Amino acid sequence: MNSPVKGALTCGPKLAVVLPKQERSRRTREKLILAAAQLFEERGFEKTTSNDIAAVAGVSIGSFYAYFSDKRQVLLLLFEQRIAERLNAVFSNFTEDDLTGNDLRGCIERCIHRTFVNKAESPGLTRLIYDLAPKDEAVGALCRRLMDDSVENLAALLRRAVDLGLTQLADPKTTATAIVYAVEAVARKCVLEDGLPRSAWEPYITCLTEMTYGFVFGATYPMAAQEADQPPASSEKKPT
Amino acid sequence: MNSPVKGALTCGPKLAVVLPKQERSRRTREKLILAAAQLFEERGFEKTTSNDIAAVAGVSIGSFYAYFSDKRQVLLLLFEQRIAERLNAVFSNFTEDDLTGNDLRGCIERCIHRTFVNKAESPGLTRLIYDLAPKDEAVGALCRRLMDDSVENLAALLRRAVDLGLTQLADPKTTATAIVYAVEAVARKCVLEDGLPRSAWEPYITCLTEMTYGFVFGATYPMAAQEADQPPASSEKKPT
Amino acid sequence: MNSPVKGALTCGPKLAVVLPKQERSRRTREKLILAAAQLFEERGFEKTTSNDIAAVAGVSIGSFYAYFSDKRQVLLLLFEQRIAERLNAVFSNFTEDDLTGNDLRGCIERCIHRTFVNKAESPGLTRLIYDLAPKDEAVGALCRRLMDDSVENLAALLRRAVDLGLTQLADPKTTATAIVYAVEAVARKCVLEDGLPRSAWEPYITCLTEMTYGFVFGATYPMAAQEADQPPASSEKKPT
Amino acid sequence: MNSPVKGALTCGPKLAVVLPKQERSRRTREKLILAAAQLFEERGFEKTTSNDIAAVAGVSIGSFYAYFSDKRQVLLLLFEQRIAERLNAVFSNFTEDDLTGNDLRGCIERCIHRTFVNKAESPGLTRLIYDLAPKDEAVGALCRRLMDDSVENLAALLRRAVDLGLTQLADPKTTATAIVYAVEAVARKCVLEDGLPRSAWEPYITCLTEMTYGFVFGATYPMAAQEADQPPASSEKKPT
DNA sequence: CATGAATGAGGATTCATTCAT
DNA sequence: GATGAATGAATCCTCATTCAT
Repeated sequence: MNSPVKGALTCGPKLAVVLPKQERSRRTREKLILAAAQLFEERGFEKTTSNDIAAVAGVSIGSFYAYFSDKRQVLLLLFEQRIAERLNAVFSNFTEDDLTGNDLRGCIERCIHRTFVNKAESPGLTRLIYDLAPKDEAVGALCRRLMDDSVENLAALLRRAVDLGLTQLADPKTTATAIVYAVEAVARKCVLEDGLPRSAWEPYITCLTEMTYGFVFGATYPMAAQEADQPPASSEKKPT
Repeated sequence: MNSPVKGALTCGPKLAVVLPKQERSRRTREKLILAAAQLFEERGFEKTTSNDIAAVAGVSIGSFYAYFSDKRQVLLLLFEQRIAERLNAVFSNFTEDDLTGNDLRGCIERCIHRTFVNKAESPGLTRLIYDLAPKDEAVGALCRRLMDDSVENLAALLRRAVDLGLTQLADPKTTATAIVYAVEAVARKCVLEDGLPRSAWEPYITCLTEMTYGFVFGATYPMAAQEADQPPASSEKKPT
Repeated sequence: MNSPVKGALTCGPKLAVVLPKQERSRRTREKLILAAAQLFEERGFEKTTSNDIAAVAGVSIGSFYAYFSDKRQVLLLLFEQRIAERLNAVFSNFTEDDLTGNDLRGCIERCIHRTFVNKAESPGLTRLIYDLAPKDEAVGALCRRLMDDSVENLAALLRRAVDLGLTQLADPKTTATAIVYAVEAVARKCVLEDGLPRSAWEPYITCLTEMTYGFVFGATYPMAAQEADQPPASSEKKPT
Repeated sequence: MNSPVKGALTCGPKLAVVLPKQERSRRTREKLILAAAQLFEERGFEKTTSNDIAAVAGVSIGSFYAYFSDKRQVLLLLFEQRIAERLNAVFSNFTEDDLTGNDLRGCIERCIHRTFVNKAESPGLTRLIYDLAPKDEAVGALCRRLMDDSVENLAALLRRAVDLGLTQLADPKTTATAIVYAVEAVARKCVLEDGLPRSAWEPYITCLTEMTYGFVFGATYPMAAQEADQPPASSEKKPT
């Protein structure tokens, strides 16, 4: 139990030299995390052994267990480090001001685009998370929290939109759920399953934008592609 | 249309796959498959050992290997037997006649409902499939083909709708993809993740119906619940 | 989990051939137990690995774990098989009839002698038991039960002796405890620690016999060695 | 008389054993020994790691190895420091004068009582010693020498008693062995195994006192408690 | 002197798979 | 065909010990 993780017991009379040991520690830990990320991406969770991780990191297996209790812990760490902020990033840049702005549709489109980008940035890890979520309680919880967060963010926006009279949406929470999961699913399919290049995302993003925007803020005819370029201010379409 | 799903599992000259002719054989095989189904549902794939399957089936481990090359093969078999038809069932009862019928919206709603029911009928196995799809080539292929099939079915319907002048939809394939994945994702969330009872599906199914119907066949206002009951006959919208 | 230990699940249509499989099983198990006994005696518990046991038994490590959950279980088995009956044997052949018989002293002597013999028959294992008793709950419980049994047996005899007016002993239970533990301790010292040959046990056994017999049934003078050789029926010995 | 106990632990030219001269050193060493004592008591020898000891001592594992070659050495040290004097203390306060004094029985009783107290003062460590004695040559040797010492002390007293005509005891050495081991065994059982409080020792101590005193110095009838108070000069007790 | 990160041999345990009966 | 005992490679994890700082 000389784990460098808990250096709380003694560190002697620290003078000027505070970093060197901690520095080496930090690097070893970092090497392990990087190695784990790489291997998890390449082989998946089950097929990566703790020995593999240590080997790829270029440290001993003992060191691995000095820093982590097991490979699951590393995964959780990676998850929190890399994925969480990305998923949360989607709606974080969608403020209430956007609701009344002129480029509401563009805003939505950027959110959706961001979701696609997220997946593309670490496809293996993202895949991994979805693999493990049903099996691992902690991973599942994180996953669920992230989705719930997204839903909640969107629901808040929709409620605001209702208050502002921008939409007559009956059930913001359910609508938010549907939208978030729809966007998520399509993004996953395009980026992770089909491995589409960014250039090929366009039609999907447009379609999702249309579908959600239309549903929430008033219908636009399901229009031909060239028509889709028109300004979203299609309120005059329902002059009844 | 969904024919390519079957016959996919011929794994070369594996003796084990030959269907046994004798009655006793058939029963042994059946017992093994049932046991595997049960255990996969209960414990997941990795945590089910071939020995467990044989034990629960009440036969020897030797017999297991007489019938199957390994547990993965049993899973693929199960997948074929149980899941394929269900997923395919969604669009199989949605014929071209429905497009011109009066209850188009009801039809869509039933399709979506069917997707939810599918998940509820064997949650463990469904979950399993999604777990393994990213890791196992064959499972992934089956999974993908099923989704592709659904998408293709819907896309065909949408194209027909375009031909009939019912919609001006620009890109039926992309739209079909978005809809199928959206419905799938929300169904999974409600049924598998949240474990909602059937009575709680209603708002989600309604929301998805509205969103997709509206997107494809012309906008309905994002209306309050009671308004949603109104007939979908928004024909006056396309009087042009 | 194809452990041969639990053959309960299936055994097929057993005809005349019931033994062959079970026979092989039995032999493997026996080989493992023997190997374990040997190694435990030679090296002690901690320094014997399950792999060692399997290797010495000439079977695979997998087989070891098919029959036992771990090496501790083997030890407990050995303990019960070999030690229990021996310790219990000490007082089992000391019946109430002996109390009124002429050779009460001889009887006691034989009991004490039996305790020495027990230790000599499997010194390594006996030693082992005493090693592990303080550390392993189950071993400790067995150990305690055996001693308690011995004490209880002796206490019952003493109470009977009191009833018969053979002694005025005040506290049979405490006396029984003292005697049993005393005999046990001296036997252990002579046989296990000093490794005395049987020929050298004599003085210790005589001394213990005198001490306990004298204490319980009336004092005999602590006599000189040559006197001790005389027939034990000796109350009339000190008519001085 | 008990001098050979000390000085036994010089383990060749081990640098680690050199007593450090500097104050800081001495304290570090002391902290390590205390920590080891605590952990050995709490967890036993095998389950205490050298890292644990260093951690609890609040020093680095490196320091541990600077002072001791391994944890076994610490144990031997502890044994010397704490146990040796206690065991030896039993007979140290039993001088030849007591033999002719009036309170011979009380003297014996105090010796026996002291043995019980010894066990109670560091039960964990005492237990530990008995655990390790059979496995560790050095521990075993120390253990044996302590017991031998006690036996030798008592034997010397008995021989003196014979010389003084107080007893006709034939074999003082064997008798001493029996007594010492008997007292030791009962003390261990009461204090370590059963964890009896001091108040519950009484009957055992009385019983042992009676048994040994009676055996050596002439029989007393196995009497009821109140009779036990009578003077031990009792040859005329069996005037039958 | 003290530190504590790093090491890696070694032990426990699992489970897919084979094969003699 | 069926059986189930046997196999052993592979994995996880611990801990005594070293050594560069």
